[in-house]
Amino acid sequence: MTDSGTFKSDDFLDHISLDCVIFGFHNGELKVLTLRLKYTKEFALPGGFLGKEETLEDAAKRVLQERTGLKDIFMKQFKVFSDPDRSKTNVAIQDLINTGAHPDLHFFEKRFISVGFYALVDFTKVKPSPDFFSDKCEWKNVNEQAPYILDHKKIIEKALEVLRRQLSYQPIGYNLLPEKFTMPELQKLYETILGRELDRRNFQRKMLSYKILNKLDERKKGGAYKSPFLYEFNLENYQKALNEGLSGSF
Amino acid sequence: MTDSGTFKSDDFLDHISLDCVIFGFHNGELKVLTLRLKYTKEFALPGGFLGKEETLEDAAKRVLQERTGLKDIFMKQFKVFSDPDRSKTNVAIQDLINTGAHPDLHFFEKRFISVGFYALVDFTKVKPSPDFFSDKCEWKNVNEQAPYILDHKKIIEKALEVLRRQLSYQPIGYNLLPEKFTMPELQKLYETILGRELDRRNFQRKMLSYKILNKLDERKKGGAYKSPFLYEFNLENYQKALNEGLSGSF
DNA sequence: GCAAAAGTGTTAGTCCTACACCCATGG
DNA sequence: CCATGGGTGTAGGACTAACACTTTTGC
Repeated sequence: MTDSGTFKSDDFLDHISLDCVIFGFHNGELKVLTLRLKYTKEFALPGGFLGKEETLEDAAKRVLQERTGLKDIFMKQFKVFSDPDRSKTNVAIQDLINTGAHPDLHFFEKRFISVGFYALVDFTKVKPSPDFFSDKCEWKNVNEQAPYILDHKKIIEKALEVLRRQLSYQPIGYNLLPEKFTMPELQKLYETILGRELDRRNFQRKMLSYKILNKLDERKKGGAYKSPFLYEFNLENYQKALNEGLSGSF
Repeated sequence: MTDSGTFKSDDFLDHISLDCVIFGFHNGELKVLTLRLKYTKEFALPGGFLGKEETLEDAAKRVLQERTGLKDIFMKQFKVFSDPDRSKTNVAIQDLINTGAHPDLHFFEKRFISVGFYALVDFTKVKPSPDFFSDKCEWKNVNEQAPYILDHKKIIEKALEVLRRQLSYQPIGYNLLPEKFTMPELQKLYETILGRELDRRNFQRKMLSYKILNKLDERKKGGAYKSPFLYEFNLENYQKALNEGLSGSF
């Protein structure tokens, strides 16, 4: 599947696809990038097929770049979805196929296993662009009950579950926040992912203890009340923390 | 691939395989079940292909049962290995294929992605049996530097890494130990997986605090010196701990 | 000056670590 | 009766959770 609108199945491996749960953070909400299919107006995760000469990671990178315009995105494989009936659950697409009007859709009938990736991106930098099958590419709140195709809703839920677990022993935020951010913003991100509130003071202490933040001599202007300091990630230590893991837990 | 010695590729999906890292515990050593290939005498992980109408989990269950004779094994997907060159790294097999003497081997030339599973089994209950391509099925110490095909050595290392991490927030042991076991045995298991020694007294306290053990009114006989108590897992709480996770960390 | 948000501090409790001591068994 | 290994207890330190106080800013 390419952006040019053709689908040359010779370039890809049959039966193997991947789906990306692309998380972004905006207005205190955790968002997921979705596509709306032209034909059924249902929603789907950005995905694609594995090229004959690429790794899954390369394929995911490709999909990610095509939908968001970004390179060098943090992403991670988290589960393979291989239920043989996963492609058969969708009545709307099946009906469409049966009309015979859309030959492009025929490969949806095949059985696919799909490798789930999740990715973390800076919401403000993403330029969402739809693929060949969709007419819209848009952010949705992660909890929104939209009509998703196949098992995509389940894939999102699983990704969120893994992301939450990840939070306990890996730093998160570098890819989800702008370069400069305030401590309350970072906290809000954590609270949103975890789905519960955290103590402001303990959060700050713990975060600082990780040594992955640089405090800037700058405060966030324009906001009301006392202006918070700005921080940036200390990339060297951040990277080290990614590899070695963090001690604390949320 | 079946035990009867035929390989009907129509029954399986192309390009998708799975490999199982089957861990067992014996004589204070962490072992991995391996196969020795008939042709090259190299070692391989038990694996197979995904059937057209089964989930990866079912396929792994099938492989596991065929090699060990056991059902209901604890297992988990941990990573997909998708390097396009992963099937090309093996010179020995390539040489054999080039001779043309073993047509069975031809599908090794294809590109496969392989889903890695790890499984935990009771060493004493396993009856290792080789598959069609191998002449021997045997346990090897997880650290033994044997000539493994393809990236199988890397798959084992990755599985061990994941297992270690798992140890911090999931109970382990039910599938690796006999029904009744002593605290020192359980500790030895943990030490072996983690690759370092633990304090005997703290270990006992922590384990008991998880409430996943039933202390039996019975002591291990025959051993020297003071005879230790026997324990069994409290399956109800064990299951709960599997789902909800443990607090402590090693 | 008051309300709201942010920065800094304190304290109690819990958990982890590192030991010390006693008990049972085989030789 | 001593060496070895197993069972139980305890003190110190680190980390966490809960909460108080002060500072800054907009109205």
